[in-house]
This record gives sequence, C-alpha cells and structure tokens, in this order.
Amino acid sequence: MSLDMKYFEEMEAKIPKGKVRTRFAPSPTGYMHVGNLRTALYTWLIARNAGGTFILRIEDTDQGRLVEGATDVIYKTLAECKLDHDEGPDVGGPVAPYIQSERRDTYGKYARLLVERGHAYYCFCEKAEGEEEGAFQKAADPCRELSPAQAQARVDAGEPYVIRQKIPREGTTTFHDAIFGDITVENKTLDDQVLIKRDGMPTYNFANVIDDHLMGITHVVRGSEYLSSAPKYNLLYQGFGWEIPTYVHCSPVMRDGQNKMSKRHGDPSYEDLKDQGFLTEAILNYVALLGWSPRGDIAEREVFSLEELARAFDLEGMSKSPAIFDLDKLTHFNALYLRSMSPEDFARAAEPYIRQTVRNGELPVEKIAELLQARCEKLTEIPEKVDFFDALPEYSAELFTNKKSKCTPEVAKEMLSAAVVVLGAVHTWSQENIHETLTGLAEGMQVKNATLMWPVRIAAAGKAVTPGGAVEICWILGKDETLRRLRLGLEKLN
RNA sequence: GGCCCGGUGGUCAAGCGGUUAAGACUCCGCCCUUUCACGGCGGCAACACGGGUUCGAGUCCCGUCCGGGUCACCA
Repeated sequence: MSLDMKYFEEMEAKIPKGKVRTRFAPSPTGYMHVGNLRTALYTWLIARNAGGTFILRIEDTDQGRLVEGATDVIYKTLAECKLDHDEGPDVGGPVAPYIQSERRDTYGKYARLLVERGHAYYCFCEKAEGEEEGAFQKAADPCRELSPAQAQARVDAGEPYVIRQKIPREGTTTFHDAIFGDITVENKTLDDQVLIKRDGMPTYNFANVIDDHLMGITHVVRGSEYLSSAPKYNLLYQGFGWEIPTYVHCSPVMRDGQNKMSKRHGDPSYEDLKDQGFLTEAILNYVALLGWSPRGDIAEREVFSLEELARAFDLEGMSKSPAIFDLDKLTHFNALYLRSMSPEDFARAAEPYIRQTVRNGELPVEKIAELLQARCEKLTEIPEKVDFFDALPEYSAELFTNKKSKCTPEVAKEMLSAAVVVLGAVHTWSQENIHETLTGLAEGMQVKNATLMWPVRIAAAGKAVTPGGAVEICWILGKDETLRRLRLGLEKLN
C-alpha cells in the first residue's frame, strides 16, 4: 500500500498562516459545563485580543457517546454569550470540514504516514481488560517489534488492529506551556497510546493533533487534565515534522477543594445558571475572573464587558491553580449587572417575573420595576417580593410592633385611624401628595415619620419587608385599595 | 504506587528580593433612611511547615505535608 503524498501536500497548502488562530473543540454532551464555557471564553479572548480567528470544531469521535441535539446546545450557548466563531461547521471555512466524524479518512491517512515514518505501528493485541490493582507496570507490546511486512500481511488478512504511537524508550521530552512553563518528562513514563481505534476512528489525542495542525491552530487551549499527555503530542508533532503550537492549559473550575464541577454532582451548567436567574453577561464576567485576573493599573478592576475583556486579556494573568466556583460571588456580579441596566431595560427584563404574581393589569409595572432594581440580585426572586400587590396576605397584628419606629398595636391603631382620614381627603393620588400628606400628619401628631409610616406600610402590604416604602406602595395600590387595606388593618387591631 | 502540576484570609485574587501583604465576595458594626435594599464609612480574617541562599524571602533553592491531574481502543 503506497501513500498518496500529493494528498498531504494539498492539505498542507490549505493551512492559513500568519495570524493567531484558536479553536474551541467541545465534544457534544448536551450541556455546557461552567469549566467548558470558561475555556471557550479564554480561547475566544486569545483570538480576539490578537485580532485573530476563532474556530469552532466538533469532536465527536466517540461513537458510543453521541447525544441527539447536543451540538445545538453548543451553537446556542456560544451565540448567547456572543462568542462568535469565524469558522465552523455551520459557517464553513478554508479548512472544512469542522466536524471530526467527517474527517475520518484524513486521520487514517496521517496515521499511516506516521507508521511509514517509524513513529507508529499496527497493534493486533486483544483489547486490554482492566488491569489488576497495583499492576502499574506496562507490559511491552509485542506488535511494536513486528516488521512492516509482517504487519502489512496481517492487515491485508483482515485482522482487526489499532494503530499505536511508537514512543522512544530512552531520553526525555520537554514541552512548553504558556501558563506552566517548561515541563520535562522521561519518555519511559509515556505509553504507546492508541491513535486509531479498532473502529477506524481516531482517538481524541490523535485527532486533536491532526486537526490543530491542519487547521493552522496557533494556540491550543484546553483543560489541564491534558497536561500529562502533552509530551506525547509533542512527539507526534515532531514525528510529522510539524511546528508545535503554543499550549495553554487551563486549571479546572472546582466545586470545592476536592472535586471538579460536574453535572454528576449536581453542579450547575451554564443552562442551569440561566434558569436560576443569572444574566449571561454576569456569568461570563465572573467566570473570566475565575482563573484570570488583570494586572498593572487595572489589577483591582472586576467589572468587564466582553469587549473590555478582549482588550485586557493576557496569558500572563492566568492562574496555575484550580479555582473554586462561588455562587455568592456570581450572585454579586449578577446584582451589579442588574443595577447597571437602564431603568427601561430592567423593566423589560423584570416584567415577566413581576407578572407571575402581579396579574392586576391596572398596576404600574414600570414603577414596581423601579423599586425592584436595587433590591434584587436575581430576577427569579422578584415574584415573591411583589406578591402582596395583587392580594393582601394574611398577616399577624404583631407585625405592627416595631421598636425602632416606636410603633405598637395601640400606636398603630391611632396612626391608621388618622391616616385613613387624611388620605381619604387626597384629591390627586400622586406620590408627592401622599408623601406631603403623611409627613404633614406625622408632624401634626408630633411623632417621627417612621411611627406613622410603619403601620401604614404594614397595613398596605401585609408583610414586614417590602420593596419600597409606605408612600410608594400606597401610590401603586391606588387610593381605593389603599384605604380598603388600611381599614382592614384597623379592624385587625380592634 | 510512578510521573506531572499546584499551595497568599472561608472564597476569587494582587504581589515578581525591601509593601503597614492590595482589591473583591462573604460575615460583623456604624451612617443614610419610611421596612428592606442601594449607597457611604469602618472592622474580623492569609503568605501550609521545616531547612537553606541573602544584609533582607510570600517572592529564589531543597525537603516535608496537603491537594489536584494522569497512567482508556473517553474526551
């Protein structure tokens, strides 16, 4: 069997050169891990920071793990996060196809090229079963010593085989990582990993090297779990005589000191976080800082838009150690983003949540939203905060007691009786008028504002904690409903 | 177990041989105030340990301990 050298030349000729090119290469699992999302973000940032190209590649070489509709989740998430790709399965590009299962032939050809060059060999051994405990020593593979002719004969005879990388027995291999620096390992600690599986599909490790090279990837960004296989990648690149890309290994996002974030442990994916009421921008901002931090004169800065991140991002700022995901801090970022929205945008975003419990179409949603903006950290906490507008909750007369406001049930009774009278006389139900009326009443009765406002608010809302004060709540409720509720409060006190 | 990597407050982190060891989240206190928030001010809290090198070490070297990764025909 002879190799078609022209094929390799053509493939080589297609590789774009001269610009930074990065790729996000997820395998379609059906959801986006937080760690995955962060890797995608960093990969995108490296490309955008350098004015380079960001590529999406789907790694679906594991036939047994294909999940229906899983690639859609990837497209949807990237689009939502505004991590736009310049090349990919959906938009095409100069080095298509961008789905590994469609590149199957390519891997086989390159594997044979590597065999030809003496850096790989056919292996006909039975699939290794789970080794015994403590048996860490690898047995030497007899197939490694087969002559090319012997191997070819068995292949031709239809014997099933895999292709393995031929790792040198002696010496050391050193590779460089942009974050971790130079790492040297002894070759004898490396195993002859499988390159082409029995089913003809490449392993992740092999497909990655081939694709990264053929797609002209300059910065290989991936999780640090691949750090220990990096020497083998280097040997592969060297075996082909290819230039080695810049490795960027990112430390994992942890759920606690011991475990990585994982769906299995019930840790939230990007989709889950969205469902919990987190904003995409806040998630991205938080996640960016979980493993990267700005330096120099912006070292103290935490709030970054995507564009600002792209400008500020640098490999130097990346952390070597794992980072624990902290929901409290994410929540803080979410609150920050919620507050920085324009009142109009916030009202638009909040309205569906307000409507969940406020169904009365008469009530001014914009005003309710205005009260909510500084008072919620997540949109999802809105419904229970505003439920009292529609229906006055059952509440205990004990709520009228408040030490700081100098209010007791007796005082409340007095305040409410007076308030019903003066509020009943208000002609134009505006916030200003309500405010003046009530503060005027407090002054006339020789009590501090709080002593009057407390019972009014309690009677109007029926709960101890409300968004907004007495004046605002009364105004939103309208005159009739306010008076009705205040009278109800009075009854409760009798 | 071998190999590789890491270790600054509870968490994210700055620090690059000389600092009172930043900042943020959380928590606590105070101010503001019409509840709660927002905002403002203040506070608690850290260089894993032991040896070196150096006039001087969180910063450099070695060891110990702890944690993680990897040792798949999964990615």
